[in-house]
Order: sequence, then structure tokens, then C-alpha cells
Amino acid sequence: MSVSANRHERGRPIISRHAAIEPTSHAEIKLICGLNVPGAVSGGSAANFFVSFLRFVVNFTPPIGMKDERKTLEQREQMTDLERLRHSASHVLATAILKIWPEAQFAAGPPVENGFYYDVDLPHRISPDDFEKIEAEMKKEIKANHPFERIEVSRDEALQLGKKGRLAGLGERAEPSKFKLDIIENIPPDEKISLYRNGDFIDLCAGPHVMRTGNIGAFKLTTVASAYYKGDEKNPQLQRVYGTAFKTKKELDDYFAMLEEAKKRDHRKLGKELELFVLDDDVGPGLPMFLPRGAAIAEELEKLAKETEFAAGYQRVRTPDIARESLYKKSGHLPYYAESMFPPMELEDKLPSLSRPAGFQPAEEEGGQAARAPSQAGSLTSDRYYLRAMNCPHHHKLFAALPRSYRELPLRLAEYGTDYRYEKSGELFGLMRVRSLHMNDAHIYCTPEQFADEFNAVNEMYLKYFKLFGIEKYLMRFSTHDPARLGQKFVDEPELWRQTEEMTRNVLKNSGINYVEVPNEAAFYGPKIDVQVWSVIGREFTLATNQVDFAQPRRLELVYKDRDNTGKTPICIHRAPLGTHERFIGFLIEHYAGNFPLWLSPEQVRILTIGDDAKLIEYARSIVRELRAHQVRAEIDDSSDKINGKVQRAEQLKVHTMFVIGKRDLDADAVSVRVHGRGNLGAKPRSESIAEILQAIKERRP
RNA sequence: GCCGACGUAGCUCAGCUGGUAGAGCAGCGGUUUCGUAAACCGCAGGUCACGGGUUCGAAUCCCGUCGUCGGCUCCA
Repeated sequence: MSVSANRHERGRPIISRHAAIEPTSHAEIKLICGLNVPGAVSGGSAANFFVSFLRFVVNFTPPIGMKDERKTLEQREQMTDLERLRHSASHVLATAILKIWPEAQFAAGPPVENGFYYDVDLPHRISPDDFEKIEAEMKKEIKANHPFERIEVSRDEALQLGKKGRLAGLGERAEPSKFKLDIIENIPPDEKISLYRNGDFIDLCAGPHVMRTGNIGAFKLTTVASAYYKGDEKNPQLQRVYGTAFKTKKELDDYFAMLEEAKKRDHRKLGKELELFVLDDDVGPGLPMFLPRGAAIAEELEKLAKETEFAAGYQRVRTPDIARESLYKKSGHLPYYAESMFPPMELEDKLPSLSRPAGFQPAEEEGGQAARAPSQAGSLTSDRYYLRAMNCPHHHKLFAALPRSYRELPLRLAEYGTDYRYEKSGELFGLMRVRSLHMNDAHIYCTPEQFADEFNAVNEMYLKYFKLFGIEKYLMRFSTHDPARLGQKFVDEPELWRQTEEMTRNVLKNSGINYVEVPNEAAFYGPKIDVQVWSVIGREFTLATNQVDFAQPRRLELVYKDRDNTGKTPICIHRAPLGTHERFIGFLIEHYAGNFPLWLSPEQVRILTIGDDAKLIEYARSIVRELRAHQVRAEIDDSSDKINGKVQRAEQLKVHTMFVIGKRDLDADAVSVRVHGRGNLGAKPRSESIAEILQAIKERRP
């Protein structure tokens, strides 16, 4: 799978306005964390959280198409009641902060998905320890029940007030309201400027607000973080105080209860409890290791992919995890992607005076980037190797390895390739964002005529998987190019762009897939589809990508002989429906809350013996032998614990099926079946129970 | 990468304003022979992330490093 270069095209990432439409490729799957918990979930205990949540997820439409413009007044008027309340809460927050630190300077204070924040510039570092104090002031302001008063002013009046420090202040101050003045500059000349006042606090604000501060029923400050003014790292860093607010105390309590419930599903927590994977400091950050129980899941996914792909006409290949620099120079990745790759290994065996110490350190003196820059040492014979960050160049080389005829196309090369990406430390996140990954990758080389069928088949595969895993909420983001930027951001092949986009669009339309079109976010080499999914606890991320590439095959001079005996360049489709093991397993853990279906379950069957009679133990062992002979992951618990203890341990590990066997079962050649989450299902003949297990696994029953 | 919080036994956590480091679970050794979510007794287990500093004395205070987590989109 290759990489969209657009993030690096202008030297810095292109960040769109909303997380839901951030340009992503599989390569740099940007994980959007935070919980998309519905603001307006009504009542209910933690128990119905997931019901509420699912309802929310189903109804949720990502705000596609939000552009770089400011919110219009019309859009503001559409703020929900809850958003108004939270917006007002942010003003109350600012009021409270000013009562304690009158010199505070405020920037923006909007409602957000799960609450509100206000960005503040203040020499004092606000810490959670300050929250109590701030909340106390907020409560006073709410109790005072001041009205939110809208005041329209001329631009000049607004500027005068800003210069006197009166905007986002309790009174006039020595320092001007610098951020507010900057904001006024950006208000279109034809737009009215308004202030909102509650008590002594006056803020530049377009509204809308609730009627009075007393309407803010319940609130709580949650966290403090830093944020750049206007999100630009060139701007000063501000302190962002987050909080949330609801109409009633009960709703607030429910919200925190939901967060607690969500935490229980967190893949990092479950991964530890269920012994699925570990991260070890000595191995390195972002380099997860799968324990046997987690590896079992990975193996099942691989088996699924191999079977599915084999049936779909893919051929498996195997390629190394490293390659010479020259490969990435030719493929065109290096300039775009070097900073996301681990620094190269330098092989300097041919050097005469090598005095490298045993603990060889790669050159990092000049900020690490030095090591990644092309070699300047002209006189030295050195060789650089990179750990690969993507598999496509290797696969392209396999395409090129043999003379290719149109008769061989489409050629579909698949590999569970291991890649290494030097993700920035702050972006690492459990299994979801890592530095070593195993990708369900394949590259399809085809002719333009074959493209639509191939692309459609890939999408069909996605849908098949979604169905299998019960993924109901997904969105395909179809990223297209901007013709005005051909030759700059996008390769200058107008006809190929037109054709592939048209073909892709038709495939999407005809298949009834849930998709949106996002202009100007294609990869430099072709249109792409990112698949976005929502885990049940509201994490949203790009799971997979499907990209059209008509540029790399040319760069690497891939050709096939066509009917007319001329050499032609194939179109390449990069696809990874199951994404990476790391991310997909992380997703599945949260999706299933660790309660995996039988076929995926790390431990499918556990035999629990009642007592340790020798005959009973031998009976248990014979069942395990039979199951294992059929490739079932079965274990036996013949410890000296009482049966209740064995049951509890198996339940806590979320073992899918338990066979409880005692003397009664031994005598009847039966097993008592207990299924995780469903309790005791009673005794059944041994052969029948085993047959059912085998059947459920074979069908990959949910 | 930047800002902030955090880092105590395998796990979950306690350890006040500096004075010999604790519990439960897991592990190990016994005893127990139990029919569906924890039988009992005992033992062992920690350079309090790492490195410096302050101090008579540091898990505790200060500095640095590493790691983890939360943010770093939605503007008045």
C-alpha cells in the first residue's frame, strides 16, 4: 500500500476543518480519538449507554464539506439548545477565570462535541488543581443568574473596546484584548459585530446564547490542554480549558457514567486483561508484541484474508522488510515520506578505517534528519537501507521481474506485509497508531478496461468483511483531484484522472455504498477511497484505504505487452480491506468489547473438570485432543480450584465456550456447555457439542 | 514534535506536610474434591521508570531523560 503524498506536498500536513474529513491514507491513518458521545442522550443508566450510543452512531452524519470559512450567522442560529448552553458555559468559564486572574487574555470559546472550551493566554499554568476554585466562581456566576445581553456595536466601537482590554474582560484593562482585536480584523466588513454581556463580563461574540446564566444546569471542568491560536503552530500556544455542561445534573452524571463504560471497552485495557498484546519500553514505543492469545486473532484474520483473496484470484508473494534507498528514490516515495520512515541503516563495509563502537549509534547529531538526508559522502562507498514503510515498491518490482503480457492481467499480488513507520511520538496510541504494522496489502495491476470490474470487486470484498464483522456504520470517502492543480499537487494526466474518477464514481454509485466525495484530497498518483469506521465506543478512524495509482507504475517503468504488441503501463490498485493487524485488532477488541465470536476467540473452548479423578482428567484430555485435532484452540483447567473458581477465571478471560465435566458427564459421554455471556446451557452429548463447535467456527458465525 | 498530567510487586491500587515500602488478586508450596462467577493456610515477590541534585535522611522536594495518557480541527 502506498502513501498519499498530499500531506507533505506543501511542506506541512494539510489539515481539513473537521476530523471526519481529514485527509488520510492507510499509511498515515490519523486516529481521531475522543468520544463522540451524543450530547443529547436522554436519561438512562450506563446500562443503556450502548443503545443510546448506537442510536447516535446510526443517526450521526459527519459534517462533510465544512470548509475553511468562518461559521456564518445562519449556521450559528442553527446551534442546538445544548450547544447554546455550552457556548454560554464557556463565557461563564471565562468570567470565572477573570475573577481569579484579571490579566487573562481570551481567544476562542466555542461549544464542541462533548462540551466546550475556552482558549486562554495566562502566565499562571492552569492545572486541574485550579478547577475547584474556577468552578466555584462559575457557580457564583450561574447563581447570580445574569441575563446574556446582546449588544450590537460598530466596528470602531468594537476596536475601541478591544484596545482598552474590555473585550473578554470584566472591565477596562491596561493590556488590549489582543486576540479579540485580531478576530475583529477577520470579520467580513458587511457583517454586524455584536457583544454579549453577562454581569461584568463582556465578550466579542456572535452568539447565540441561553437567556440567563442560570440556564446552565450542570457543568464540570474536565481537562486542560494546550492549543495553538487558530490551530497554527506558528501562533502562540494557549491553554485550553475544557468542560462539559448539560441542562440537568442527571444528564451530566449519565455522561460521566458513559465515559466509565467506554473505558471498560478500551482496547488498551482489554488487551492487558485478556493477555492479547504488550508494549515494552525496551522493545520500543509503538512496537506492540502479540501474546499467544492476540496472535491467535491475527492468525484468524490472516486465514480469512488468504481464503478470501485466493478465491478472488489473488496470488500470494513474500518480500523483504527492507530495501535499498534506490528503490524508494525510483518509486518517488523518498522525498514525500522520508520523515515518516525510520532513519536508514548505513552499510559502510567498504570503508578502510572503520572504528565503529560495538553499540553503533546512527548519526543523530543534527536532529536526526541528517541521517535521513541523501548521502553527501561522495568519496565513500556507502549503501543505505531503509526499513520499509509500505509494500508497493517491492510488489512493483515483482511485477517487473517477469515479462508481462496483457493475458496475465489483472495480476493481483497479495502479502501480509510488515511495515515500519516512524510516527511522531505524540501520535502513538495503543494498537491504533503504531510504528510496526502488518498490512493486509495487495496490488492489482490491470488495464484501463479491467479497472471498473477490479475496483468493484475490491469494494465487494470490503462489504463482505463489514457484514462478517457486523460493521454497520462505515463511510467511504472518495477523494478526487482538482483539475486546477494538475502538475502540482496531482500528476498531470487529465484524461486518466477523468477516466479513473468517473469509473470509481460509477462503481460506488452502482453498488449502493455509503460514500461521500471529497474534492482535492486525492493521492498525488490517483483518486482514493478511505474507509472510515466508528468503534462502538465512538472512536472514529480510517480502517482501510483503496487507492488508484497510475503514476508509480510509470515511474518504475512497469510495462505489459498489449494485443497490438506495444508496451503499455498498467493501472495499479492498492487495497487493504482489513487494514493492519494492529489497528484492526484494536478495533475488534472495542467492537466486541473483548467478547469475540467463536471463530476469533483466542481460547475457543476450555474444559473445566469437577474434581481431579484420574478417569475424569483423561476424559477431559481426550476432548482437548479431539478439538485440537480439528484446529480448535482448546485448553483444560484441571487445577485444584473449585468449579466456581474455574468458571470465574474462564469468564473473566472471556473464554468463548466452557465444557464443564464431572462424573455425571463422564458416565454419559457428555459435556455441560457454558457459553460466555449466556451462562449454563445444560448437558449435551460430547460428539454433538464438538460438531456444533466445528460448524460454528467453519461458518465464522457471529 | 509541542503543552499538560501521570509512572510504587505480573495486575489493580494505598503510602499525609521527607523518617526502615503496604493490601487484594495473580504466582509458588501445602491442605481441600468442589456441579456453573473466587475453598483454606502458608511462602515468596519492589534500586518506588531511569539519571543527577537538595538533605543527617528522598517513593515523597528540585532538575534532566525515557515511557504512558489527554490535548494540539471546528474561531468572536
